Amino acid sequence: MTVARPTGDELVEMLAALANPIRLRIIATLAGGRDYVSHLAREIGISRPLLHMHLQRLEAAGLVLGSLELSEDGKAMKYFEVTDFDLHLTASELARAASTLTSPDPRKGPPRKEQT
Amino acid sequence: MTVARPTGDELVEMLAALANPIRLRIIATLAGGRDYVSHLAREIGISRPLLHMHLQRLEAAGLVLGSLELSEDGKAMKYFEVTDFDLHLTASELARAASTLTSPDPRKGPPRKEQT
DNA sequence: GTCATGTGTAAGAAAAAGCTGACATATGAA
DNA sequence: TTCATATGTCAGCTTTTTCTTACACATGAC
Repeated sequence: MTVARPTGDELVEMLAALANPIRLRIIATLAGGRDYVSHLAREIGISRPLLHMHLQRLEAAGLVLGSLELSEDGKAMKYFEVTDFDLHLTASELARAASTLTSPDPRKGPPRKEQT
Repeated sequence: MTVARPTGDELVEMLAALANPIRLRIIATLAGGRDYVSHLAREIGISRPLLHMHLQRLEAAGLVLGSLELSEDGKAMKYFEVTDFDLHLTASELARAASTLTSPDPRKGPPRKEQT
């Protein structure tokens, strides 16, 4: 698998990327075979710039992979495909990932003051 | 397991709930044993209202469960614990989930017009 | 050249999420 | 009563995310 035990930060990025209906549809569509941006946009029914943004998000998380290719008639086509990620989410697995989080651990910052 | 094959909507909600460092820490902490709100807030190092919001989000997604109990000295304590969720995320599993999404399928709305 | 296709990107509006501070209620103990 | 604990919730600010519109460039076909 591409990433079986991501760090806490990687995991958050992957989960955030997947937690969106449109991006879920993109993954679902690409799971049926690779496709290029403009066609995929028509397929899913969203604007190309919007799809572009979502693909960026998915690629940054390592869930899809894009490759620029030249078609026979010389046009630049960017094909995307899903990577073979495999995430197993349980409480203990999340606890393991959380231990590697680099995000600001509030206990190390200035003390919280709660109204008494 | 609590929810092994959630619908697309449920999955999006669960993923969104998990895609946050603080909520990941909450899950991790609760994975070590149940705890009540005020103590958990001190443990993690965030304000109680903020924790309250995050717990709401997690509980709505079915990832934690809260139960109001009375301590020996009569105080109302809300204890939270993690549910035994088990999510398996692969492209094909996501494709299955995506097929049950109820969110606006753009292809059924008014046609997109892209600059030609 | 013009048209249709493909690509990328930037600006700004609109919507959602995140967070704080303050308020409210309740209990037992001193 | 006053203090310290517990709970819940609301208003409003800040930040992030989402989305559209508009621009840019390139290619082959006509």
